[in-house]
Amino acid sequence: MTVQQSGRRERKKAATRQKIADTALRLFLERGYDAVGIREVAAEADVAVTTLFSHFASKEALVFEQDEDFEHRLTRAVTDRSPHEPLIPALRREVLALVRHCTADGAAPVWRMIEASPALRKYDEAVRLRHADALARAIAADPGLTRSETAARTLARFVIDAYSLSREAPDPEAALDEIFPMIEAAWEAARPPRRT
Amino acid sequence: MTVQQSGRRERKKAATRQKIADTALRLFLERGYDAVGIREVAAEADVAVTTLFSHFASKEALVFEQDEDFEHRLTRAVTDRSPHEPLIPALRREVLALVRHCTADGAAPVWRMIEASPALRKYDEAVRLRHADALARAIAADPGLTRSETAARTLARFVIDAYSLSREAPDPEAALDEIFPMIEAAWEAARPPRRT
DNA sequence: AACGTAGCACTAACGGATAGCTTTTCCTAA
DNA sequence: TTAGGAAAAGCTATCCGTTAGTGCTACGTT
Repeated sequence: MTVQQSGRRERKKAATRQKIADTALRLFLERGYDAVGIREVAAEADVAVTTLFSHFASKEALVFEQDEDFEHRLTRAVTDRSPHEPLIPALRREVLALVRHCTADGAAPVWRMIEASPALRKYDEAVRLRHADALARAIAADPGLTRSETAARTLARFVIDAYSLSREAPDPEAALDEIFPMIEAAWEAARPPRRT
Repeated sequence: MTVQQSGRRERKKAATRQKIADTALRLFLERGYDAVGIREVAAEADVAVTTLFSHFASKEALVFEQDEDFEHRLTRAVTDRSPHEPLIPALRREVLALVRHCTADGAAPVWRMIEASPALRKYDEAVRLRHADALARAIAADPGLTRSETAARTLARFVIDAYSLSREAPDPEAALDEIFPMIEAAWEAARPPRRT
């Protein structure tokens, strides 16, 4: 059994991973995602191609490196909210925070790059669908809610749509102000039919 | 200027395309999508690989060949409805028809294959997003509707979600019965704020 | 000090997709 | 009828993302 690693190996591994991610992002922003090949990234980061793929599952994953906690934050907005806080406002707060995070000045060039590449957009969509599934499970598991499982899945999709649509909108926060009342109404309309 | 083609060329081209599509679908269903390579499809259809790719933009497109009018049907449900018919029921009717079409006995093995392959699922997602965009444009262009453009885009996403969610549900039609009242409520909540 | 293994490198290949160029097939106009 | 033009299909060679197989090296453990 592997017990405790006292550090040097882990640090070296993390450093390699970081160097790859940094190099990749730099090259992608400099010359465009599609114009830079994997072999080039690996060479510039001074690692073998196989090493690169042992740290990142795909070329796209190099770009989406940081947004790992995204899913966790959304589900926690459901599960960790205070006992009688209504669901929708809690979700709205979290989506707003995520949108702000994506549209912040630092992240803007990255998102422009993502929207410019079909491959990256596709990847982003797939990620969002995974998030919608996780969110649906969190909502369905909430004991205080009496909606059906279909309603839970639907709400989750709608919330992810809100995130995606507002990120693309010219005024993201205004878009959220418009979409979330629609979601609220939809959730109200899914009143307790029968138990799941 | 090319004038009128009297037919032989067009027919031969269509025949080639059809032969490729048929061969591909047959091989994919027989042995699995991932187990059959492009070179093999081309060989079995007795065409060159480059010819195959001049008819279909990608391997995935071989599978989604027939669902081209999908988008057209959805937008027509909006634009061609009778003058004062409300929007949501018209969309619901069309989505129901599409879901029935996908879950019909003939199409079932194809959809099982699609859900079994990550590449095909991803492609399907991308196709749905395109459809949502087209639907959003059709809704926004309707002169009788006074909602904002954000509301139109949101409705379009929700409708596509309804299609997608109900296709995956154990009882697709029951799922639609549950989701569309939610959509109706959301659309009602997007009351005329200001003109677009 | 010796062993086990995690991390990384190297080569070689696979499968999807494309660029460049030639050949075939069909349409049309002289 | 035939010559010219162009669309369709073919061939070759290659790029690109990704993976398998195989070692070697450096680290952590005993």
